[in-house]
Amino acid sequence: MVKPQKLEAVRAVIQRTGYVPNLLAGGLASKKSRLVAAIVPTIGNSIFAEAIERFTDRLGDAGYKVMLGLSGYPADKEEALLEAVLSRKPDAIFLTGINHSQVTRSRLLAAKVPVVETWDFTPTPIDMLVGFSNEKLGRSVALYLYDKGYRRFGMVWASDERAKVRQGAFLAALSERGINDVRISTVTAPGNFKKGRAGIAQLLDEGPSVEAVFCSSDVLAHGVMTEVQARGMSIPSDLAVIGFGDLEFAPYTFPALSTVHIDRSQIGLRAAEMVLARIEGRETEKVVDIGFSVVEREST
Amino acid sequence: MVKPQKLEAVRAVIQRTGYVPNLLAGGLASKKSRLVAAIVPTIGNSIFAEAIERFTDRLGDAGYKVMLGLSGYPADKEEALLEAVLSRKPDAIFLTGINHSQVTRSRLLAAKVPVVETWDFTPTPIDMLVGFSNEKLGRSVALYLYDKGYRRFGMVWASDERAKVRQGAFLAALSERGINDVRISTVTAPGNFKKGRAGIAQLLDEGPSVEAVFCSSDVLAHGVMTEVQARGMSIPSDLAVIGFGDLEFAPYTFPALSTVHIDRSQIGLRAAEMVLARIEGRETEKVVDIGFSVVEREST
DNA sequence: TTGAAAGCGGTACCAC
DNA sequence: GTGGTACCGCTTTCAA
Repeated sequence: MVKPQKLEAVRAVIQRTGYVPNLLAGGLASKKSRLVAAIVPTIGNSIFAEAIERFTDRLGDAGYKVMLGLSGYPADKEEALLEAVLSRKPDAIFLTGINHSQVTRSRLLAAKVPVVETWDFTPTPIDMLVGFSNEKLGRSVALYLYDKGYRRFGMVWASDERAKVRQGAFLAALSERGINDVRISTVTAPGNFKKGRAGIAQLLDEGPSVEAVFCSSDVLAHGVMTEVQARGMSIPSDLAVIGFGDLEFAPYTFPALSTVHIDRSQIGLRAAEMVLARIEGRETEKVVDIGFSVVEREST
Repeated sequence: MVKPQKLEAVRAVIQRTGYVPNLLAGGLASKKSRLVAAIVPTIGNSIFAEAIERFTDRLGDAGYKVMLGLSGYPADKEEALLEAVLSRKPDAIFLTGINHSQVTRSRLLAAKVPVVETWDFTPTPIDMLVGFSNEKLGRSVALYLYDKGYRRFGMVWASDERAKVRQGAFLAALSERGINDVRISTVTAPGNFKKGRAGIAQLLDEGPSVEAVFCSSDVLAHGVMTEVQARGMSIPSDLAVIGFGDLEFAPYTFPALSTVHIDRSQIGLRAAEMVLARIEGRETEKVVDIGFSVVEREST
């Protein structure tokens, strides 16, 4: 609402002086920091990295920057992180998982800041949610393997908060079918190639033979398959392996690796859209289940 | 400098009211935002993710949060990102690479903000630098392979800014030894497993045989080796493969994959230390070469 | 359409 | 030690 000439003059001065608006001051005055916080256990794992990348991209296009918070495995630093994050007055917060301490929940509620929880599912999130049911997922894998005729199961498992839920559901579903002797090799999170090799080695060395192994992630599954092949066993005839998370090249290196596919980009993107809608006062769904799908790869 | 009782009373009120200091206001007043920006092409690639993770961790311990900026491949969004970043008055900036536009350089200088450039080397950075010489690296790989007796070379290459330098140096070193017919399969960055398979397939299908292939990254090398094995060739006798970046499990899956190892954690950590020193007014080196090492893996 | 003035929630400095 | 006050650089509101 200014005259074109004046606008032009202002533009010129901005150019000449190299003026950059101070968004800290702007944020203080307007109570909109244009900063969004994202808290994930790690970005070293491409499963989170991809979601964060989409989230950051989408929000960046809308003029927001994301502050990164790494909560670690286990997420013991979440509470401290949250304090540091809240004091920067973010316009929204991206959280990993749905298991947050009571302190965290009430702080979040008190701050009245839009929150998206991710990577898991509950009908009653703190605020909003985009994810999938780890519970359902665990059961689905159990049924999938059971229906294929397998009866002797093993797990190579790196147990973070959400993997624990998948594990519980997997075991419960099998238990309902009379199977209670699942052999479990637990490794520390995050899982990696070496731990996968070591984990399955342990299962293979001690005790009765296992027909099918469920791995908490595809990097872990990758290690498992390498070890299995190194022992001259073939997959899936000697041992069936199913992973989680769809590590891009794993199925090529090991054509027999089944996996559970999650659209991780979708998590970041939907989360960004929901957050933007809330910030801008638009209507938005509060809970989105992006689901999962079991990808079968039995032969080359 | 207050009486213990008063301090206690204040603490109590803070607890009761749930007071969280507003760092936006604090930043405005003190001209210290306690925000540090990190600009990388992507975090999907674990090579950057790991550095950023360490950087974020170390700075987090010191009370700083990092704002993430994804510049993409090619880094065409860097300039726009910088503007968005600068307006948040970061206390320091982490940059990927040393090739920045003149506008970027002068904006950075004008902002008088500490800057660390990374993943490459120059004796004359904008401000500070921690990385390694992509130039030296390319030459080293050329000599390494040449000295082992190889004469017919191929490259499967995803060319980002820095990979281009490695490539140039590799070719120059070979050229000095009379080798000018290096066969190159270029793929779009970032490299991945599929592109590696496709890239080597192209080299293998058309034209004379290649003895040794240099890949711009280990994911790419991973794809290359899978394709080579799928063709029934053996490594390294039929084809030697050398990658870059030390993808954790690649050497296990393919024991014959040589690679160039970079300590990426070190980049994040050193960058954080340098930045902190500068912010706190302490002395610090301005240029750190973390080097690289060729890791030979010829047999299982 | 433009200009002036009052904050936003801290920090920094100064006098008491 | 303690309390008061002048900003920091914007947004917002209101009057002209």
